Amino acid sequence: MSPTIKVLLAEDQSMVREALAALLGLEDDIEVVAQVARGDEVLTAVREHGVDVALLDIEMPGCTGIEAAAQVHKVLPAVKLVVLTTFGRPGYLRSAMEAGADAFLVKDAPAAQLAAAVRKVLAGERVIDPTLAAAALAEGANPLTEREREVLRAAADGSTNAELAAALHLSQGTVRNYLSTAIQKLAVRNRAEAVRTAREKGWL
Amino acid sequence: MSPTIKVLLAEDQSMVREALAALLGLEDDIEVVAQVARGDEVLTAVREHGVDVALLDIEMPGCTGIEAAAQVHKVLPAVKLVVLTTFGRPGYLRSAMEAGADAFLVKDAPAAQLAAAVRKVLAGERVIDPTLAAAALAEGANPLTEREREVLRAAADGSTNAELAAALHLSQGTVRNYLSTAIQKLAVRNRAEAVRTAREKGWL
DNA sequence: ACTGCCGGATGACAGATGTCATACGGCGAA
DNA sequence: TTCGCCGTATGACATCTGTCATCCGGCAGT
Repeated sequence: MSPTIKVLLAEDQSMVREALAALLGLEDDIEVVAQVARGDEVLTAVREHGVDVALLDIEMPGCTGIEAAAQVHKVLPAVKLVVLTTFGRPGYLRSAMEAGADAFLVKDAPAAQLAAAVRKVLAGERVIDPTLAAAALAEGANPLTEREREVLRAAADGSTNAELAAALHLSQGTVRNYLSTAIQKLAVRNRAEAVRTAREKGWL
Repeated sequence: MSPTIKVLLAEDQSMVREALAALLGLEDDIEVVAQVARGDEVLTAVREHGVDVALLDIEMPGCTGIEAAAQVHKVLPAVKLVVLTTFGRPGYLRSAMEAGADAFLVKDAPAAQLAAAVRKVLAGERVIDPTLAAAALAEGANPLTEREREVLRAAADGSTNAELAAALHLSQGTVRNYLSTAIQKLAVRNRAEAVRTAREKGWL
């Protein structure tokens, strides 16, 4: 029989992470050789443990699972990458794919798909929910410019224009211009809705 | 040896739910006899399976884990209730306790605490993170009135005053008044921040 | 009976926000 | 090279939001 598949688990909530480890531990051909709770610890852990497949949550402190995926893909392209997330946002799927991910799973999929995905990516397959893929393709690319995203991100907590201007070293008028164009591109009526829909689409 | 502890798991994300089941399945004295993905299925499942301990996530469709806890506590007070949540919001802890919960765990606690909590509540103990308990007591009770909460909740998605007024059958001025008092009670500067901090404290 | 609080409302006002026209320098594509 | 887009900025304008004073009816405590 072939040697076991070495898996790294990156997920910030320990209880979930260890539970997933228990789940994968039930599989004979899979071994969880490393667990990390932060995105910025992924690369070194992958290196140290000779990982075959990295399972990456998106929302993590340090850096996102998508950024971690990009780092790993760049220096160790042979390592297979499975992105695992709570939110099936089309924009997330798109960025995950651009970062070199081999699979994209949402956490409300059946647990059996996790081990299945690990085996499939190792066999060279890609695993993507067809519905989500369709949604990602249907909605097109992120229409926001980098600067617009930054301003929107900064505005998300309810900061005022003056605070945004100070924080981003811009004039207050410029901040309003960016928010205005973002609002128009997203076809919404104010900054709060803009933040909301940008988040929802994974564009933020 | 005593019979195994019968546990119900309520959590909407299947992957997490099944992973937690796998984790608890490793314990000899614990048996997961039921799994549900919605809050409003908890009560009947508890009844049907003669559950000893119910593990309830807060964020669920149907109704929240806290509401489900209240229902179970009312009709089957002998069933022990463990509330499990992603967010350690003091207000959540408070409402969970008021709903009759015996334990309150956050998902970024170590996985070992889950089984430990199950055993402890069955032994009549209560399990609460001391830091969180302190925070819950320190910040006092929710200062918002029911109506203020409603308006704030409705305003969370970026709706304008006119829309809020229409949705809640209020005059536009009244909506503004409620938002204004909420903003003052929360000591913030606009509705977006008010929504944010109310959420954070679990007051929404 | 009186006081206070809640839900609900109005009007006036100041300040924040969103829109629009316009401008300039840089940079990449045609 | 010219066109278009991005980043940045200004000023003017209309509308939205937040505050405040004030009012009413109802209901719970004292």
